[in-house]
Amino acid sequence: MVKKKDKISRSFFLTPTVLLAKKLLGWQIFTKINGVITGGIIVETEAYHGPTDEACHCHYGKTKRNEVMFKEGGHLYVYFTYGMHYCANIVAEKEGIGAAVLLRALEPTVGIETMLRRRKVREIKDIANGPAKLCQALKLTSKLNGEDLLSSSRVWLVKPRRVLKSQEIQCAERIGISKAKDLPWRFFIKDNKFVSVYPKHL
DNA sequence: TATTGGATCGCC
DNA sequence: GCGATCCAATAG
Repeated sequence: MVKKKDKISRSFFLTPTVLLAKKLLGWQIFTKINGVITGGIIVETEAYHGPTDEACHCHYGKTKRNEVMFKEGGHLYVYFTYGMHYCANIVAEKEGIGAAVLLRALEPTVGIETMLRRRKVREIKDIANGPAKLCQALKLTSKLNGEDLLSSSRVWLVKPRRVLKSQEIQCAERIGISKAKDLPWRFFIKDNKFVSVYPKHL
């Protein structure tokens, strides 16, 4: 399934979080749940960097919930929120730094029928245009919290077919946070119709 | 042990 | 615009 040339090295994730958030655009993420593979192209991300970012779950240190964010880059951090939703992040930077990239939207590519059913929607653009929708489509739950994307058979990444040009990436302020609103740490692929929301000022 | 509010979504 | 719905974090 995963071709050898598509294998990722650990060092890919050991970069500054904001840079990783940009580098992940265009990569594909897949899950295999009960033998069913679903996934798509990452088109929107947000960076959360504990040491410098008040909006990050681990800005005030390690807790039971956020401990995965302190692992070495390349692990999966899934948390439960609003009493009903999951959100998925890819851990960044070296072990001991609490930082991760939130996956906000996918362009669906594999298992589209399954994802439409899981999401109870009819349109492909409604499958994963938001962080909790993405998790529902791929069945990313707390069962997958802490998985290593380099070795897991349940969740993994695949390299882009084509590297994005820098002018294809746009940045904006992050969505849904109350602290550190001024940091422009949301990144998305320009003109991609699977992005969750476009900023009004662009 | 009690309280509070959240990296959201979908319907009104 | 607002309610759903519940857990983690914090305060007491």
